[in-house]
Amino acid sequence: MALALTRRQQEIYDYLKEHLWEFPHPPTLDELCTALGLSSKGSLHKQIQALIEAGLVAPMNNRRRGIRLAEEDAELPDENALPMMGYIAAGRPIEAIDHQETVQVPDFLRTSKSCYVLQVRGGSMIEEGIMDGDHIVIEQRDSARNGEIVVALVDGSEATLKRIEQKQGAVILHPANSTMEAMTYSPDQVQIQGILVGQMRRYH
Amino acid sequence: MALALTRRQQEIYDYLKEHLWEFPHPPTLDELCTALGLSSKGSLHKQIQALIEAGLVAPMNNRRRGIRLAEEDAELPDENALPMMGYIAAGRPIEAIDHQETVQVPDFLRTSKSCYVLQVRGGSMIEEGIMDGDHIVIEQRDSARNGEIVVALVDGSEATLKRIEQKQGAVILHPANSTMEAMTYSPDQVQIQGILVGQMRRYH
DNA sequence: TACAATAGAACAGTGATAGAACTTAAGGAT
DNA sequence: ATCCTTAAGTTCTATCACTGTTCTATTGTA
Repeated sequence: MALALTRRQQEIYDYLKEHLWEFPHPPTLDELCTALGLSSKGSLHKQIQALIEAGLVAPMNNRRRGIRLAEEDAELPDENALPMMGYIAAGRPIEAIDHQETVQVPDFLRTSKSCYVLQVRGGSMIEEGIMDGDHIVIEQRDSARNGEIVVALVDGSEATLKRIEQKQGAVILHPANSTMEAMTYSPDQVQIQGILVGQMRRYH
Repeated sequence: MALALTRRQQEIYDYLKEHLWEFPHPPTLDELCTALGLSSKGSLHKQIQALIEAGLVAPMNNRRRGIRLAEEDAELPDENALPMMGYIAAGRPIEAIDHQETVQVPDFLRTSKSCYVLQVRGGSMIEEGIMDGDHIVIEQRDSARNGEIVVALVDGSEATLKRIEQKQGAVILHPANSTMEAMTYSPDQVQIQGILVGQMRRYH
């Protein structure tokens, strides 16, 4: 696999990364040759083939104008990182962050399902041991079992992190902070966005 | 194997460690010669060969521009894992586990110093948001600043996780659970084993 | 004296290129 | 539909400059 590139291969790859988008169609080997100052497409083909074997260029099996860069999903700068979606504070919508960010999450703090990370604002869950500033790991889901702690959207605008209790025709959200009271809603007022599966806090 | 390096070999190895990354491509022997002030690539080759036999440089079998430092990244399994040392419960010694175990810890929950992981038993820190079963990350240290949460060994036998306050001739350990009281000790009764830098909890 | 370090020449293998021949794919023309 | 033409991708060999390798001789040093 990850063979070391020769100097020329690196040059050609750099050129492709920088100029490939400029071609209206993916270029032919001949066009690339003139662009690179070569006069033999056979030579260029050999170099391209090396890049394909290195996984940097998508293989083009006899297809015309088939030179494309390989999708670089192979980049794994952080193996187990989850997206940091924003901040959650009781009574307000989730405050999304614009710039994409990720947070490292150990395997045992997440599930095999799709998960994401929020940061807690305020102390509405302080008696559950979830404090201002904590990072919480949420499994994306639209339903919950009684007793689970859920990220719920109430009336389409207020996000909360609370323990859920679902009865016939009613949904009760229990805060863990004794200075706040449980609230009862009708099921169509409450939209579950995920359930709490992990929590992290730093002290330094 | 570990042959003793001559002075010149050590010099060359040090130079490679420091400057090899500066070359856009691995350098040729001639380039290295001018960089090192030599005029014969044959001489340099002999030195490099010695470094290869010492296992410090990756062998380059006739390959061009093949000079690379030997990779010694044998730590693939669990890049960021810390040792799980055992269980801590207020009032008892730390209960070590016999079989070696590790826990994944994200970078931002640890420090650059030596760290390890304990699991909490009991609720002595419940008002600090540290609950029964939580994993805590400890930085190994034998002193602390006031206000930090420390793993302390009292009278050589009782381990606790408490907020520390150090005065003239006295050490006060504050539990965060209001049903328990702060205790005052003399400094030689209290041995600091580390300070709390991170905490993790799973809900599933 | 023995060993390390260097210079320099001669040798050998690699990497890059050109060029030609071959194969495949696409699109008309019959 | 079948065949043909053409453009483009593929394979092959030969060549050449560059670079790693080997060897010997020389110098300096403990």
